Amino acid sequence: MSVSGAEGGLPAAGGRRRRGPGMTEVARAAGVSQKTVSRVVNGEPHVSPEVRDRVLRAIRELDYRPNTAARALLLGRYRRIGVVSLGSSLYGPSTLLIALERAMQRAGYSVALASTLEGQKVSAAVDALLEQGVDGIVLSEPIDDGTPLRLSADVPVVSLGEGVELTPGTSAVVGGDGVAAARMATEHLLSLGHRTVWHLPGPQDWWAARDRLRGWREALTAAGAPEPPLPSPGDWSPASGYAAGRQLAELSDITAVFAANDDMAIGALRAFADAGRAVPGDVSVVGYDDIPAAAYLSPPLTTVRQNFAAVADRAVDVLIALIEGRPAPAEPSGQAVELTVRASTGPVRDQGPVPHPAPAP
Amino acid sequence: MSVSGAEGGLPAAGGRRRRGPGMTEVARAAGVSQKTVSRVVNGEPHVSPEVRDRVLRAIRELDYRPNTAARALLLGRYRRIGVVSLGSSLYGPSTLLIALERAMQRAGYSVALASTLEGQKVSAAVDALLEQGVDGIVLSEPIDDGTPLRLSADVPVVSLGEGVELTPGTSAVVGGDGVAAARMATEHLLSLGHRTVWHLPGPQDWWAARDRLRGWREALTAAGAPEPPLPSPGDWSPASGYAAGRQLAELSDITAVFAANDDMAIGALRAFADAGRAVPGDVSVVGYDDIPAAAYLSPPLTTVRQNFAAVADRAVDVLIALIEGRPAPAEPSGQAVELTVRASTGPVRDQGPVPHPAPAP
DNA sequence: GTCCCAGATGACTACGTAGTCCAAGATCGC
DNA sequence: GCGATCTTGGACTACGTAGTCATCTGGGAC
Repeated sequence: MSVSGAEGGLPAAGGRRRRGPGMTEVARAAGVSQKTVSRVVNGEPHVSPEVRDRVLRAIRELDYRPNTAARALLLGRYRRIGVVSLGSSLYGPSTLLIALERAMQRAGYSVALASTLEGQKVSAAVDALLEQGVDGIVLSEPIDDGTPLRLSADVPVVSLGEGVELTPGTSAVVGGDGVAAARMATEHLLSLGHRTVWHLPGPQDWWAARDRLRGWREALTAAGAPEPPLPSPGDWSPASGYAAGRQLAELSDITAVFAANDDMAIGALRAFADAGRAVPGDVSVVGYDDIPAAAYLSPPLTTVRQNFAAVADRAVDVLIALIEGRPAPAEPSGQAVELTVRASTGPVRDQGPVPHPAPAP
Repeated sequence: MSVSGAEGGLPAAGGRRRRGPGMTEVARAAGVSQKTVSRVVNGEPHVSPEVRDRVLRAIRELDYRPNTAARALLLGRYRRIGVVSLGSSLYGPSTLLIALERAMQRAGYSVALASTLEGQKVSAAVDALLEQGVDGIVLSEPIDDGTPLRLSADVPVVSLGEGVELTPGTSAVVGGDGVAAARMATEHLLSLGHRTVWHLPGPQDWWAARDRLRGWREALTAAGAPEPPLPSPGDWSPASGYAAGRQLAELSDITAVFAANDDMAIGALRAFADAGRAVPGDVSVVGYDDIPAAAYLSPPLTTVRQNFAAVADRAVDVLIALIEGRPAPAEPSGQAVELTVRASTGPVRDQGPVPHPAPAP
């Protein structure tokens, strides 16, 4: 072997790895030059069918795999996209991550994953990705600590939220339709005759939570409904939904609640049940996400479903266009969001004041 | 610039990317050789503090980032681990993925993600990872289509299940304690006085589902309880749990059910409610996963919680030991699994025959 | 028959890094 | 004061790939 140097004097552990064959070895086996192997591998023209066959056979026999590190070094491109995730296993983020991975794989890019560990900034995850070598970055569930995040990556960046300030020309924001979805959920409740709708907000450092709050507010304003005070924001968990639900259940005039996500809605359902308020008899509840369990809760939950696949596809389209210097594709038309009405919402029963705590005359 | 060739004649799109500075440029700026920069970057000894400072300053000024492609090409190692996931957003798999990412990041490895698209084999995902360049692979939620998966990767592989046949010497199976957990859940129900326990199995091509089935069976056998027939296996979804629950609700002598996961348990809860069987009055139900919502369901769900972080940490420990040629670390002691008893399980009410469908004489 | 052109193939090189080996200066022992 | 050892830094090279350009062959036009 010509590569015996790599085998001989080096320690097995921590040293250089045994490598597979390279184009040179394939070339020798096929009796052609390394460059011709390169042509075959990359499907370039000007290779006679006979030579091509010989090379392909040698590739198969040697179990040759192209070395992406060498290719990346030469071309300066990695065919890899980095995804910054929050490292949570919440339904929305993980569904989105899966959808992003699928879209990137379809586009011929591989995926590098970096999560922001607790307390760590997004920029640390971005740095880790840049150091590892990526052609572009998707900020999957951006959060911010008040000030907008300022990134100076030398690759295109697509953010799925708005709390990010990016260098112009190489970046883009691709949002789902969170505001519209929240508006839709609120309007549904108003259309059932509820005088107004209360909101269980999510963590306000999440872009998604702010969007839902905004959509709720917009719908109330548009309908001329009064805006009730907000309970303290939750953290997407059922526990936080329960806590907020307990607060709300104390109030007598509540008939409709829009929770920031399904998990918080589940907590609120439990809180209302514990307080003796029937859902949907006394209070209607709407969630957000349409988790698989939503249809099987007691009562089945009215909720809003986002089209994560569509959001992911568009984000990847835009990012790859930026990477490859093509113009960004046109905004696809069509709502990516949909309300599923189930048994947790219903018309207002009556306008009698306090339903349970004291069965008024 | 000496690299002007890369700037000049090449097309901007699809061609070579503009690159950051290399060690050579840093060296020129600091007035040392490229090798000395390499020494500073890698923390090697034999560099005077003064030179080190000069180099570090140049690095900061030029915003130098080491090129991992070049390093990987030279060393044959990538400091990257591939994770094969199933591309589902189920609670277990996504929690595990997050935990794996955290563990790898902590160990100084970056993460390449590949999911098996629908209908695609695991080996395709493995090939994609190998082609991209990884030092090792974790099979996160291995499934198999009957025959054990036979992989011929030239890197170490750690599988989190058993349905995989691996080349010896460079691979390992690191299981959670799924069997023990299922046994624990079943024993809990038996200890409440239930004559036997029915099981809602998960998809049997998943290793995790087979483990739970096995643990359930072992507990019944050990207790001398009869083994009831199995409903058709579900797919982890609440819908499939509902379907199986409807089947079981027809039967008169059911008092205890162990579902393969919490989502299926949620479906079963709904099915029993629809059939007029009270939980836990008539039927006790145990789930698996302890999803955040479990404590807030109606009724709150007794369930089993796996320690995903522990499983992930151990998998990464073992894999990195294999990669670096160190002996695998000792098996950590301690149960990674825990039963949380809530209101969905209770003692048998009585042994009277059919509670609801027909109040037999 | 000569010329020319297109297709087919290969030699050479750069990409950025770290291992190897060598050179020059510094420090020490005697 | 001189060789021996240590410290510090640099020159050179390989890693596997694809771009550039040169070479060679064969066939058709004239």
